[in-house]
Amino acid sequence: MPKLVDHEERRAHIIDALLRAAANTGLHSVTMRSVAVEAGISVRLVQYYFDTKEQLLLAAMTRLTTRMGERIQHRLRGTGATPDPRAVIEAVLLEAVPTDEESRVFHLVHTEYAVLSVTDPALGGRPFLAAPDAMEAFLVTHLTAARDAGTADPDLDPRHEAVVLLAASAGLGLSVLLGQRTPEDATAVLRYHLGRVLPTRPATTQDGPPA
Amino acid sequence: MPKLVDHEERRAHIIDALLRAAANTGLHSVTMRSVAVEAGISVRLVQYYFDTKEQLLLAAMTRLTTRMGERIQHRLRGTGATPDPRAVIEAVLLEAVPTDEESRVFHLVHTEYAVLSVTDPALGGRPFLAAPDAMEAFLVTHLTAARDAGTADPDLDPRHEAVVLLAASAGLGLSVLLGQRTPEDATAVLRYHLGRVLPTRPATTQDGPPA
DNA sequence: GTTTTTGTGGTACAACCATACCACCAAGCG
DNA sequence: CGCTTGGTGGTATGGTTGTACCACAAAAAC
Repeated sequence: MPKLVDHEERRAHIIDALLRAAANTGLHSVTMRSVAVEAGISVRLVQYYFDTKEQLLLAAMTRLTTRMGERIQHRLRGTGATPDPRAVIEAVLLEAVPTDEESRVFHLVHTEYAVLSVTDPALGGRPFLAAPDAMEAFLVTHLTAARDAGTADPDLDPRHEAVVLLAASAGLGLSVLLGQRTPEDATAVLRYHLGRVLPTRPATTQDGPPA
Repeated sequence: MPKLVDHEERRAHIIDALLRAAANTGLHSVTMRSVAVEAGISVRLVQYYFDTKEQLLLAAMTRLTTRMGERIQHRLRGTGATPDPRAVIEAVLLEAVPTDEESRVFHLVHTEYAVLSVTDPALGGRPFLAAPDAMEAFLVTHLTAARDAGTADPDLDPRHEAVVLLAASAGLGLSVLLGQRTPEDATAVLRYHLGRVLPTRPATTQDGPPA
């Protein structure tokens, strides 16, 4: 039944199968065969849409980073038209904590790729450095703005704080993946820390339940 | 020349070869053959000292966690007889930042194991949760002591701060492994954050260069 | 209506893996 | 001295992997 299929759609379908398989049994265990089974198609078709395994892995990595960027953008839009700095920063950082199943799959496989990229030169670690660098710059900007606006301790160093925030959210996300912490706990810890860096009220006032 | 060899020594030698190989080309790529070559012995011998590959991997993991515990203990002893809380906490956390080659190998392979343990049930993720849990308890104890002694902000929540510290040091260590940050930068950031949680002087005084 | 082109299945193949097996050598022990 | 046992090399084997190859059906192009 060769009825002129949408290539991009088919490729996305196969990549999703790969991500599912990688999240279940590990990236190291994905084979052409296992991806084919997961996608419900024959091995030949996986070969047909991605000539080689390496290209398949590369395409999956690309989709992964793209999709994560989209998720962050989506969260940012969710903060409304005139969000305060803390809401923006919180939105960005909380994306690192896997809550729903999709984000768990994405972060797990993304982490597997990142670790793999350290030893595998063919993967070229650049994609794994570009995104965090952008995030860092983003956080520095907003932290500086908050400090200059007087909603943060004037003594804080925006760059250092940004790096700490990024590292903490990455570490928390990882601990959730490893099953050491619940997503709720990780979220609470992140909010706590953010509350100390960027108090919702000037530091002199006690904050009651903020509704 | 079968001259009654020391088994434990030989096993350690082989495990070290495995760790080196895993750090170079990835844990997924270690084979009986590659370990044998790295150790400079025949495949048969690897089989002889570790019956199966799974046992070899398990033994390597055990050695890894043991060795990391030793390194932390060593750092703690290095803080002297009556260390202040901040020195103790700093010593523990800085161990997560790979500086020398040995610690880089250990942390890289340890991370590979940790990620692998998420999907591979045979590895049993317990070892990767026990150590962080102990570290968390340790930090909570010392942070509480520091707070009660008045050397830390009385408003800080020791448990939350401990988790943040742990997550941040793990995240920083990972970013160093990925080549995003230098060990020096990661160390500086960690020290900065520690300085905000546990100021060396009461918060009212400015601290000059502490020599 | 024929002839490309596109999509698909099945299978073959060379490489590599973990592991089992066989042979042998040298030291310890009686 | 015999001979048992610990240490070693080499090789065979059964299974898995990525990929190349062959055949074929149906839509598109002419």
